[in-house]
Amino acid sequence: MSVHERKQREQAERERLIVATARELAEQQGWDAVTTRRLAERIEYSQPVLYSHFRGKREIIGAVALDGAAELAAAARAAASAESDPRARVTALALAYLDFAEQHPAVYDAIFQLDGGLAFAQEDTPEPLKDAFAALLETLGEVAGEGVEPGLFTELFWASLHGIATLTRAGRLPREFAEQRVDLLVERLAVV
Amino acid sequence: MSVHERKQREQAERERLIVATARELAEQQGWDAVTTRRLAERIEYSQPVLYSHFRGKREIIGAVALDGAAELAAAARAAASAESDPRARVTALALAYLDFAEQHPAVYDAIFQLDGGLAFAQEDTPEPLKDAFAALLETLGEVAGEGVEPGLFTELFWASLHGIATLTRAGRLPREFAEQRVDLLVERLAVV
DNA sequence: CTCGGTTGTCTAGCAGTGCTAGACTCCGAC
DNA sequence: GTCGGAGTCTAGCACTGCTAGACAACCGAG
Repeated sequence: MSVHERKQREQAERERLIVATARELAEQQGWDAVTTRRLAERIEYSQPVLYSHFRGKREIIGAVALDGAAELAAAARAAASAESDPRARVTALALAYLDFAEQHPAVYDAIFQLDGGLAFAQEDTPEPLKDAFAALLETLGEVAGEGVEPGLFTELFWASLHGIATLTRAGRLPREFAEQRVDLLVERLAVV
Repeated sequence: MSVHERKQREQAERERLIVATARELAEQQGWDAVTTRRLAERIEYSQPVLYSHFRGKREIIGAVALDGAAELAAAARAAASAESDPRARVTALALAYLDFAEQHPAVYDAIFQLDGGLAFAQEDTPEPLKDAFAALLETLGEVAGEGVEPGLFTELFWASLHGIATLTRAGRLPREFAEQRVDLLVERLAVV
C-alpha cells in the first residue's frame, strides 16, 4: 500500500508543479506564452503528462484561477482588517483589489477573464470562488445602505472594481488619477 | 485615371466586405471561429488577399472595433435624447450601453476586450473611440456633481458599466436582478 | 492589334498551436 | 525471475496566423 501512497504523493506533487509553473510562465510572459509544449519543457516532462493531470489547457487555467482566488480573498481580508472605520475599510479593500489585479495580471485574468471551465454564481461554484466573493461581502455588506440587499450591492461594487481593473490594464483608462476614481467610487457607492 | 479610380473603389468595397464578414462570423460563432482561412473562404478570396488590406488579424479586429464604437456612440445618443430628465437620461444611457454589450458581444469584445492594435486615451486615439467616450460624457457630465471633473466621473461610470457587462456575459454575475443593479448604480453615482 | 510589364491573386508551405494514438520501458507482485 | 500493467514518450493529426514565389490577367504604349 505504501508504494501506492507514495505514487499518489508524487502525483499530487507534480500537479502542484504544473500549476505553479503555468502561473509563473503566465506572469512572466503572459498566457499566450503558456503553451503545452513550453509548459511540458519547463516541468521536464513530455506534453502528454499534462493530460494525465488535466483534461486540457483550460483546466490548468482553472487550477491557477482557484489558487489565485484564495489569495485574492486573503488579500481582501488582510486589507479590511487593518482598518476599523467602515468607510476606510472599503477604501482599503478597493485599493487592495486593484493592487492585486495590477500585480498579478495573469492570475487575475485566469480568475475573471479567461475560460477556466469554472462555474460562477451557481451551487456548484468551487469553494475558493465563493469564498472570494464572501470576503468582499464581509466588508461591503456593511455599507450597502438601508433596504439594499448586501449581495446585490457587493456585486455592483465588485463589478465597478473589475471594470476599473480591466480597462486600466488594457490601456483603455489612463493610470493617471486612478486614486481619485477609487475615492469617488467609495464616496458615492458606500453608505456609512 | 478612371480605371485607377474604379480599382480603388473595388478595393474599398472589398475592405468593407472583409470587415462586415469578420463581424458577422464573430457574432455568429465567436471570435475564435474567425480564422483567416474561414474568413477568406466566406469572402470568396484566398487568404493572402486579407493581408493586402490589413496587416493581420489584429487589424481586422481593430476595424470591426471602430465600426462598433460608432454604433455604440449612436446608440448612446439615441437613448439619451429620448429622455429629458437628467437622471432618467443616465438610466436610459446605462441600459442602452448594457443592451449593446448583450446584443453585440463580439463587437463589444472587439472594442473593449480584444487587442485590435488601437490606441486608447491618447492623442492618436482613433476618432470613433474618442467620439464614443464623448457620447457618454455628454450625458454623464451633467450628473458628475459639484467639484468632480466630468471626465473622471464619466470614466468611473463607464468602468462600472463595463464591469457589469463583462462579468454578466462571462457568467460571473447572475442575469437575475440586472435591472436593480443598474438602478442602484445610477441612484448612487449620479448626482442630480 | 500585339506585346511587355505591372498589378493582382493563388498555391503551397512554414512554424507554431492543442491534443492523442500507439509504442515502449520500467517497476512491483507473484 | 518472469509477467502484467502503469507510466511515459515519440510521432503525428488537424488546425492556427502568416508569407514566398509562381502564375495569370489586364492596362497602356507602339
